[in-house]
Amino acid sequence: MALTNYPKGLAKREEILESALKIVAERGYNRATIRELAEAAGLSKTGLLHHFGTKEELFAEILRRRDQADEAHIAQATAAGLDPKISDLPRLSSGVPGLVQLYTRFSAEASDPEHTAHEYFRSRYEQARERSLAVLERFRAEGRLPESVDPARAATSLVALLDGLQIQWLYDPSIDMGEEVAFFLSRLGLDAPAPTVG
Amino acid sequence: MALTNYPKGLAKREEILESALKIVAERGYNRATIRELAEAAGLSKTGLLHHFGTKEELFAEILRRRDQADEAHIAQATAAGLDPKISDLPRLSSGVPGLVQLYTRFSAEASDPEHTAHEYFRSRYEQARERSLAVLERFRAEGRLPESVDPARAATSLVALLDGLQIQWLYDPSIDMGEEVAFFLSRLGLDAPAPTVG
DNA sequence: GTCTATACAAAGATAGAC
DNA sequence: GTCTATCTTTGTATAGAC
Repeated sequence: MALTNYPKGLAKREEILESALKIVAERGYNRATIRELAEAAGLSKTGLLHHFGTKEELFAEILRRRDQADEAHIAQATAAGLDPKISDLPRLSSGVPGLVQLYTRFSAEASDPEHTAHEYFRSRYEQARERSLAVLERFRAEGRLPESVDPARAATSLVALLDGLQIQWLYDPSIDMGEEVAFFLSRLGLDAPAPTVG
Repeated sequence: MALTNYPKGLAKREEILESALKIVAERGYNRATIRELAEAAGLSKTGLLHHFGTKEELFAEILRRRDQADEAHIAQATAAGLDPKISDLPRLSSGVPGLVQLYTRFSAEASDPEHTAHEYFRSRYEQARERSLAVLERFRAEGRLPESVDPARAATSLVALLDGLQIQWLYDPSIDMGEEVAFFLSRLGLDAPAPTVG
C-alpha cells in the first residue's frame, strides 16, 4: 500500500478517485464495492488497492476531496467579491445524495476510535466548530450578534444542524436546507444582511 | 425467515433482541456480527436468522425497540406529573454510544430506497417533525412562541439538531446535547418555563 | 513502481435434515 | 424451530510479472 508521489501513480490515483466519486454519487455508497470501483477505473481489485491500501482509506480520500472542492468554491466566490453566504453551504457538495450518504455513514462508522478515518472526522468536526465560532465572533465584534448568544454554543448547533439536515434531506428532498439554515441564523438575532462565510 | 407469533418464538426473539442490544451498546455496531450476536443468544447463525430473516431486519427491530423504550420513559414521566422537557430528550437512548452509532449509520445506509429499513426511517423522520410541530403549535396557541417563528421550519431544525448533535457527541462526549437543545429552544423565543414534550 | 493472478478469511444468506 | 453444511460475495494478503 503506497501513496507515492511519482507522476504515473499520482495520475492514476486521480483517475481512480474521479471515477469512484462518480459511482458513489450516482449509485450510492452501499453499491460501491472495490471490484466495481476497480472496473470503472480500468484495473483489477488489487491494482486499485495498490494505490490506496484499503477501501476505507480510498473513501476517506474521497471525502477529503469533497472538502477541498467546497473550500475551493468558497475561496473562488470570495475572490470574485461574491461574499458567499453561510446559508449557501448546503448547496455545495451537501446537495449530492450519494456523497451525503457516504459522508453520513462514514462519520457514524468512524466514530469507533479504531477506525482509519476516526481522526479525520474528529478534527474535521473540531475545525468546523472553530471556523463557525470565528465567524460568529466576528459578528459579535461588529455588534451584529446579540450579547445574549453564546457563540460557542451557536457554533456547535450550526454544525449539528447542517449534518442533521442532510440526513432528513436524503429521505425528503423537498426539505430546503438553505432556508432552514437561514432560519437558524435569523433566530440567532443576526441582523441583515445575510451572514457570510469568510 | 419467520416472525411468528407462537409463544416460544416470541420469547426467543425477545431474548435475542435483549442480548443483541447489550452487545451493540457495549461494543458498537461495527463489531456486532451475526455470529457474535448468535453466540451471545446461545444459538447458531442460522438459528438467529430464522427469527429475523436478515441482519438488517434484526437491527431495524432493535431501533424500533429503542424508540418504544424512549416513548415509554416519556409516557411514564408524564403520568407521574413530571412534565418531561424537550431538552431532556438527548439523555434517553441518545446517550448510549453504541446505539447512537447504530442509529446514525443505519439512517445513512437506509437512505437507499431499496433498503429494508428505508420506510421505517422515512416515516420516523416525518413523525418526528410532525410531533415537534404539534408541540410548537401548542406553544404558539398559548402565546409563548413569537409570531415571527415558522413552527414548521423550527420543527425540522429541531429534529436535525438532535441528529447532528449525536454525531458530534460520539466524537467529543464533552458536548452537552441537553444544553445545546435548550439553547436552540431559547433562541426560538420561547419564554420560561422550559418547554415540555407532551 | 505499477499491476495481475491466485488464494484466503469472514460475513451474510440458503437448502434441507432432524 | 433449530441445526449442519454449503454457497456467494466482499475485502485483503501474498507472489511475482512487467
